[in-house]
Amino acid sequence: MAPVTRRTSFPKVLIERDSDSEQSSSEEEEILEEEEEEEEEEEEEEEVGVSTANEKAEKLDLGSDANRKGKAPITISLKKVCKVCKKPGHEAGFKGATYVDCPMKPCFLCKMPGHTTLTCPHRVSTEHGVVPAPRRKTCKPLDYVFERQLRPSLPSIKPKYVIPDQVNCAVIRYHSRRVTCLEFHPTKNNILLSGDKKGQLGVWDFGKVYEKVVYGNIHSCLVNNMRFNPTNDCMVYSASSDGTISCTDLETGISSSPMNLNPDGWQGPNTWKMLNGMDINSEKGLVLVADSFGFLHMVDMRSNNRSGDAILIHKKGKVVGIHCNPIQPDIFLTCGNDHFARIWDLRQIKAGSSLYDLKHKRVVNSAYFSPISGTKILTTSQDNRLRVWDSIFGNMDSPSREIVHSHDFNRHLTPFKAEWDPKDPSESLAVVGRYISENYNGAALHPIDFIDTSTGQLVAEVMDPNITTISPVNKLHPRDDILATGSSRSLFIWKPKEKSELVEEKDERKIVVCGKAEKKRGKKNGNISDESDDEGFMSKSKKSKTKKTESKLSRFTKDNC
DNA sequence: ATAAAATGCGGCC
DNA sequence: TGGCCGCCCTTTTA
Repeated sequence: MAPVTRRTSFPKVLIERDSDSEQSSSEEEEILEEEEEEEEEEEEEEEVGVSTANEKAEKLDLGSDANRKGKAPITISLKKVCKVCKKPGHEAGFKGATYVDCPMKPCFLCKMPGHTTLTCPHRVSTEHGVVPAPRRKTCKPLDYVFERQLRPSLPSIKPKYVIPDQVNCAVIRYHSRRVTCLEFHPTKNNILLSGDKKGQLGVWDFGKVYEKVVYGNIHSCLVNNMRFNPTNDCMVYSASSDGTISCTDLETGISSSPMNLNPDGWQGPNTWKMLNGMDINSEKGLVLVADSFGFLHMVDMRSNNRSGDAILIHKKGKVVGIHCNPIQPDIFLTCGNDHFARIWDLRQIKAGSSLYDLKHKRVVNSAYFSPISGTKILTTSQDNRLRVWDSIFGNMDSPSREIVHSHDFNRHLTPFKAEWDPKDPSESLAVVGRYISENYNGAALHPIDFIDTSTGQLVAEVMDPNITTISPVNKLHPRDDILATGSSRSLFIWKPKEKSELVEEKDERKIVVCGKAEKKRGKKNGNISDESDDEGFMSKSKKSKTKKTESKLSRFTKDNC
């Protein structure tokens, strides 16, 4: 096709420049001026009107003198411009390891106008970050009877939390794509399961560090959730964006697919179903799973076949999470893209039969009952808030607390999910990765936060100079004081610093734990993608003790990557 | 070193 | 309502 020539006359183009001569900008401007002169005759350029200061000069068309009359001039600004709001006079972005917000936008952290993240009252939420909500008791007598049966005796004095704060060992490049989910083995203390974006399932014996197995042919894309069969420790169910549930025997690696929602393969994005949330109702022997079109499906674990029909539980697309109540598994909690978390009763379920609908401002990444009594609810929403409902027998109209916390969803990350500490008898400690970074002696690091959900207080920030990536996937061990983290393609196991190590303070690699250890410079710019660290590392104290293990680890990861 | 890509969701029409 | 555009603290690979 012949090139289209512009027939209409061109308006005058004004070039706007920074008056203050900055060192860095002068070079760029000189180049622009030269090229403007060379290209005066070009006419077919279409993009003049949308040019911004960042565009290259060859896209500029100044037009000819004859065409200028009668048109409003187009102003092209060559001033330095904010990459967020496109306005001059300020710039957003990293200044060293500190990110400076655009002042024209609402606070990146709490989403309120009038200040930026740097001055946000919720930036360090040790005292703030709690938005109180009314707490009314609206129970009927029957509810109280029910409540007495369910509510355990929660200790009145809160136990001291034990925060795993030191990387004990890690396997770098364990997965070839980012980690999407983690699950501890229900009985074997040193076994961690991990799923990734590629569909691979890893089984890692972190007690032996180098012992891992990767199953690569169970799913074809994202593993979103894994659950052990409660009656058989060997069998793991996994839900994937490939639309299948797999049931895998961890000893043999043999897996079956009790559910496949895309039996006809790829027919385009409008029909492709993905499975996200999954949980197991152990009383009924059912796997509950929900798809990306808002439907709940069930699999009978005894026959490994579908059970019942699909039921619409969330309207606008994806259901992100499902959690069965630990005390009464027929009661379950779902959350989804429709900005709701919903409570259901499996015994009387149909579309629209939810017992409660918990409204959020944006997508709800996760919703969990508290792990012991199942009477509290903790949700993570993309509006940068954790929400806590103190009792499912209380007022469910609004959360008991909203805790501002940076876990804003970036589409390239696995969604953040705040997870209860299953060992905390007071059911208040939760762990969640943080999105925005903190300037840690010159390095921008993203801590993993421990939050007391009963107060909103930030109990600890856990980070390591070697971990520069964001850690959206975290899980606390059901019995031991261990934290497992999935960060980009890496897995980490954190354990509490031993007493002897605390006294010696020899380790260069300081973990920042609020109120416990001071911030100290570690290895400068230590980065997990540095060549020397590519094959995995162990914490320094451990390294010196176990040279043999480390070399095994190196060989192991080399062979497999 | 720099660029592109992989991608989910909100907002806008 | 649906389709399309655009995106603020990524991470990796070319």
